[in-house]
Amino acid sequence: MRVIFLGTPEFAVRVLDAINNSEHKVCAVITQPDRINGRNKKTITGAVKSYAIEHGIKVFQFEKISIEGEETLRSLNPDIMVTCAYGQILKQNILDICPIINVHASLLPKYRGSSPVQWALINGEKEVGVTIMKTELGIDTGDMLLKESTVLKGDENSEEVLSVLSEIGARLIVKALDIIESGTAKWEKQDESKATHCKMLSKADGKIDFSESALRIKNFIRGMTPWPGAFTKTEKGILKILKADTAESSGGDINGEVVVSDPKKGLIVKCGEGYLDLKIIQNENGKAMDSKAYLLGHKISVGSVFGD
RNA sequence: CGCGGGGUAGAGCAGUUCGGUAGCUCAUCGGGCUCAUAACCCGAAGGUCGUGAGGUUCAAAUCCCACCCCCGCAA
Repeated sequence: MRVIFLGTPEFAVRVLDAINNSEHKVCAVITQPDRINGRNKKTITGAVKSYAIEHGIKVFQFEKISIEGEETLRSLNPDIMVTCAYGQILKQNILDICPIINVHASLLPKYRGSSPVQWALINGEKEVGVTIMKTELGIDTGDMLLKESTVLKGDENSEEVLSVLSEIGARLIVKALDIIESGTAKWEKQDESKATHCKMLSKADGKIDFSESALRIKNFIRGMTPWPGAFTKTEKGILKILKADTAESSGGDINGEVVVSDPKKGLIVKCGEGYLDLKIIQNENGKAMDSKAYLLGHKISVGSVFGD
């Protein structure tokens, strides 16, 4: 089938690659417009765009696809379109062009919306997965065709999980295209009563609440890493936490109080329930590093309190 | 021209205000001590201080200029 692929970030690349290496033909890629990094004015090219250029696939970028894209898409004469973390919502005029399916990184109907993996980790889910379903006006509400899950070890962050899920997505999308082409697709309605929708995350959501249990905070950090990032505040400013684990310890009266701070033992903080060993941290101007290395050159006194 | 921090030994940092032989902690190597240790003691090695046959100077990690790279905020 002639496929138009709509996607933008790294997660979508493996999926695109799988289609490109299958019997199906990717006749064009649609991706978000290039963004300019405010810090150094350099243009950031999305991962999907880079792939497409490298493999000689036509690329189109629209500010608003539903307004600017319809004619172009029709002229490409696609049999089907595949959306995968594209970043824009399709309006009816686009949906009318041809059948469209979506690759979504959750086990629908749970975790509809824009950051399903982050939320699944934050909530401590033991199992995550990928669903292939129809793209329609509602966000991630379409009838489902294929679904596959995977079990987590319990310490992966969202980047690592996304990587695993993109491989599953890559497998499923080719299978889905084959099924649809053969005309044997069986679509399953989503159970609305079990549906959950996750809200879009922003940097401000990354603030750690040390009154929560150590396990919850650990999961929170897993979900928020690497984006939008989890952080707390110290006397010296913001401290990002990229990895942490629950730990055995004692002492401390206040949630967020540092009970261990030593280049050999690490950095341990009291939580609402239990203790959290901060493994990888990063201060405002520095690189992410092991907390033990951090403590070789920075002082954090036992008894100081994180949080603000 | 959105705001700001940084590049010094393998790692993490100090030293730059006010130029004058480069320092701390850890790691490494050698030796010692201990029933034992995330333990301790003694010693050693390791750096063209991001780049520029740049500028100023008797003298530059430090002051001036240009460029490269990394990072936080804001978008």
